[in-house]
Amino acid sequence: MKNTIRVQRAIKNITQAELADLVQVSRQTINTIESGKYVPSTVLALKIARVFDTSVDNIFELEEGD
Amino acid sequence: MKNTIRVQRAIKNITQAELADLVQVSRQTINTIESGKYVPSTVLALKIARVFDTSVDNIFELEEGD
DNA sequence: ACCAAATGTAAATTATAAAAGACAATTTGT
DNA sequence: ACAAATTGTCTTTTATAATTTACATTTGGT
Repeated sequence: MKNTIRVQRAIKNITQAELADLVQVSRQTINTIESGKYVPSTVLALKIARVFDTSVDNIFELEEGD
Repeated sequence: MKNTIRVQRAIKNITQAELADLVQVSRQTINTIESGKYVPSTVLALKIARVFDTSVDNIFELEEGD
């Protein structure tokens, strides 16, 4: 699964640490999700989408292996 | 987090077992997600949404405790 | 170049999603 | 009412998400 968190952060101009704070997880959790190392829960995906005023589907997308 | 999987299944008229088959998980996984006992991964949420030709946000919604 | 902020990564631990199997309870059709 | 299909729930086990701490690397500003 791929995601556009980096782009969304750039648009809102916030750091990984700030995003982590906004959705109440550790900075490392944001970092590893952003770099595709692991898949967040749906609750976390919904919270991230809410921060960026968009949909989960607009941030996360399935790819071949999934 | 709440969801509308039961409704979506009714619309498409498919069983939990059939949905499980379509997204490649066990029937129990669908059952426990549908009854709110646990939160699926974002990959699974995307797959479920795809089965119902809709968005993750249209099926899963945050609530107070989340 | 220098400093500071931001990002990347690694190891260990904890929490929880997901699987499998089995059986109980409920619903649906005839 | 009966039988079959569907759904609910339990236990055990496995896989992986998430936390914490700590440190390395990179990026941006002056």
